[in-house]
Amino acid sequence: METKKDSTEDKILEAAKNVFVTKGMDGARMQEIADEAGINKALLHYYFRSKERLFEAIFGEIIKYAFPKITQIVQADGPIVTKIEQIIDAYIELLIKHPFIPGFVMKELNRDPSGLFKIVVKFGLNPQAVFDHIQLAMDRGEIIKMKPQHLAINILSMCIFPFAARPILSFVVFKDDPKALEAFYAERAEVIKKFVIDAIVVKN
Amino acid sequence: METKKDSTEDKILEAAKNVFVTKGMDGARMQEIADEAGINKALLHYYFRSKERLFEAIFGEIIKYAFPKITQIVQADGPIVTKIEQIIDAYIELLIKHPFIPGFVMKELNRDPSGLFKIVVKFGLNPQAVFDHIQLAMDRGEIIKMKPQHLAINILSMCIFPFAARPILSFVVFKDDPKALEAFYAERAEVIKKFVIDAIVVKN
DNA sequence: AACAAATTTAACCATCCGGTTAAATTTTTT
DNA sequence: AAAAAATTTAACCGGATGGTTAAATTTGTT
Repeated sequence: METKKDSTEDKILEAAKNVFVTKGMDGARMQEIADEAGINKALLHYYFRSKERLFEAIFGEIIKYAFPKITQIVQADGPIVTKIEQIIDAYIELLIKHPFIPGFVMKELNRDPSGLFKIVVKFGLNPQAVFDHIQLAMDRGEIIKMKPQHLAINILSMCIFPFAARPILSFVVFKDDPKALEAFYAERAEVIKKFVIDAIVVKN
Repeated sequence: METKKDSTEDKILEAAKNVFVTKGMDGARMQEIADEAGINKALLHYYFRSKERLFEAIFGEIIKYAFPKITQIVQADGPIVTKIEQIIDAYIELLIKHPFIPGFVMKELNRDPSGLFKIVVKFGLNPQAVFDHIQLAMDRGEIIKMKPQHLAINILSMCIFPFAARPILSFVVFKDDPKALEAFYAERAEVIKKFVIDAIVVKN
């Protein structure tokens, strides 16, 4: 299961990620992290002084993936439809690799939203630039008109929600059939792309 | 703020709902619930023997709203497009009234998915019936063909996700402007209905 | 007034948990 | 071999927390 270098620090980070992601900051136990890392609690504190520091290390690592470089894709040249397809592809690929991110990020940002400001600054998030680009494409008649925020949220919703609600999908929709669930996720990118394009490309 | 009968039990349930919904099962404190209900801890345990029982009472209450009667709407007569519009309207209306539900349900079901089975049984959830109805409408040529699961998840995603990710929307997209956020939510039903219909109604 | 139920007060218990400490042991480095 | 670093062991501390208890007080009912 371990792909990284097998150093103790990496073992701790890997174990902490697993525990924090499933239990959350409140539910996670330092003892459990130590157990899962195959070490003892004393050594765990020897590497990461406190639970908070360890959590921040994990959270920072994960948050990198949660807000990918949408801005870069949008601000490149080319038709907006192509860019939307690229964003959907990039997002779904990312989420299939790290399916736990949405649930974790939403849980922790709901618990303590104060870190959001830091994140926005650190990653230079500027959604307005994205919205402006979408608006221009609408003005050029590339796609039908609507508030850019709604279009952006529609796309992100269809990408992210099925992963955030994984337990419900898994049990209610796919009756505990992991293969069916994985197949569903694998189809998502194509489905969402077609769905969005059918919804926004100007008909004649 | 209190609309219910002002009995102590109702005060407790109201307070517990607020605390559990924001802090989750792990983060909630019995003392805080007692304080918010304007009583003391002893009386809190006098009414609800344990934290677990109190939580289950709240969870059961909330879960009623989380899985509304989609089946009823879908299985009625009439064109599928009309039913989809009704479902979107019903869902958005519900979520505007109870915007905390998605985050709470997703958090707790991720923490402990074991209760899902009970819920499915208790509410007689049968998504397959919904999928079958969608499939029939596709076969009749009412809407374009795709896997019914994808269509259903697309719709639910666009309805639910913006509420589950409320902190992110609020801060990142709407720069802490509550009015803009509320306006956005108020527009959702119309936007999603148009978006979905444009995406699935057969063009010629 | 008398009784029962609801509520408060305040102390207490057991447990969990994050964190610390010091000494012993093992591993790695020099 | 010697020194340094990593790791273990095991005990401990202090605070938070869920839960209990018993007695006193208030409120509501008959």
